[in-house]
Amino acid sequence: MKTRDKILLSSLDLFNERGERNVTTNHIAAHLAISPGNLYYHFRNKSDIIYEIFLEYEKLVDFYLDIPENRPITLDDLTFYLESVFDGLWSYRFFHRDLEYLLDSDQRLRQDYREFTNRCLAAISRIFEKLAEAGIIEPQPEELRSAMSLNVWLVITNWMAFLKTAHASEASASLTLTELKQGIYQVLTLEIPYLTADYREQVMTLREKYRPRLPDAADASVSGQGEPIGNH
Amino acid sequence: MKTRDKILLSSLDLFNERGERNVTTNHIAAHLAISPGNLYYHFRNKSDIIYEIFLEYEKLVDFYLDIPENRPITLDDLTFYLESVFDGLWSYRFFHRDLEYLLDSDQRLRQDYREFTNRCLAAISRIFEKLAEAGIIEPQPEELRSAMSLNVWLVITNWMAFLKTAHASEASASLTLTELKQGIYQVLTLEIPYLTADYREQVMTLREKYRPRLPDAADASVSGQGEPIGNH
DNA sequence: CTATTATTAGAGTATATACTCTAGGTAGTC
DNA sequence: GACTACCTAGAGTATATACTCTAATAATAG
Repeated sequence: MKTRDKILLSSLDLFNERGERNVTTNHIAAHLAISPGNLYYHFRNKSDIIYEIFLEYEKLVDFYLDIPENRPITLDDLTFYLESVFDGLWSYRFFHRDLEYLLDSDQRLRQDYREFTNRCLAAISRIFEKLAEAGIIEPQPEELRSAMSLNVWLVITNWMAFLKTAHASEASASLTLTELKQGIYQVLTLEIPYLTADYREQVMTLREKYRPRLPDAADASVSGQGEPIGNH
Repeated sequence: MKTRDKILLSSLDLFNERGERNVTTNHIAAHLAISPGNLYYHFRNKSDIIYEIFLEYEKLVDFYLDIPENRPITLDDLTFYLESVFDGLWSYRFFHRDLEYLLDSDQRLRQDYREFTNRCLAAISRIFEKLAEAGIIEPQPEELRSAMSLNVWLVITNWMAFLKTAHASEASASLTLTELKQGIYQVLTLEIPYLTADYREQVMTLREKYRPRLPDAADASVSGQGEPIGNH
């Protein structure tokens, strides 16, 4: 693998594990056993590394949120969207953690992220629309749909932070896949009241799969449920 | 005013304006025209300053979210809760911005914040319960109520970040009170499907007051709506 | 007035951080 | 073998940051 790609990979790993703020360019170089000079040969600065990682993230999510226009949507599609989005969130989790700082330090990133957000919101809204077309949820006026989409976005992008901050011990190490996917439970909670009678049962069953095992999701004093996926 | 209090006030101001990460103890001292030594006479370290500011924040929100148990709840109460919470969010907005880092650097804070979150979630849930008792929303099973409360919390705590990141230009300067309070619109959106026929009209009217003037809340390319409250 | 305590100034320090510079290697091409 | 373009090492630097230390000054108590 090319040094340039190794730098991107290592950076992502370290950022995710320790947070971008706690990872210096020297750390990255040391972790790869290359010199700082080498790193700076491939990237002008730290921002450029982050920006390229964002482009990957963007590409991934855009790929997953490509809504087919030539056929109706199914519950399986919905499951796929949700699973994919949360997987993406996990793989690039450092990003949302320090989002505001990152956008303040890089105007390119700010602009791109803004457009990215708008595309995601549009995709979520489109999914709602197609779910209604498929008779899974009741159709809603455009205005309500976009407010709902925004709420879905807020829940999704804040879920990881909630988990990490609700934990008693330090964050990343004790996070489990089970917990992560409980975000899907929260998103489906938003849709409950809009489900059609025909599909209510099915969606509730799907939702049940992601239900937190603990009575209170915020109470993480008992940990160790599910497979830990902190460090690899 | 005592130097100690001045330090807390200035720190909060600077943190809110520039982000905790961009504010050093030397900045704080310089801003107050006192020496670093003086600052460190009053606080052992930066974490201690942040911790004390958090205690204020906590106290404020706990005060506002004190749900009266001896009388039914009204729509005015709901409005008050929402307005207060968003005001608090604004006054201490630096906190949620760097939350994960702050909790990683201070175990006391992590523990306290965790309990704070749980109290807030309980309060939100209690509000739902009392809204149902007052006949404003339909009663919901305990489990759905707590999932809904969590969603409300996620929407509230992520709203500010969304606004700042959805903005094309730099964050704080162009944020407006109008925009901030649109978070209430989003929260009320969550409650729409549960409203009783008796109160639907009233709540929808309330919600309408906080409606974004722009068609898409994420599109902030046209700015300058409402009164700017960035710098004072 | 004196002794003690609380407060403040301000120079200073150890460490970290993002990044630079120079010199040298390596790989491919003619 | 020589030329060139690419890649790498590693010492080094300017700046920042959290925090310390000493000495001096105010405030207070007896």
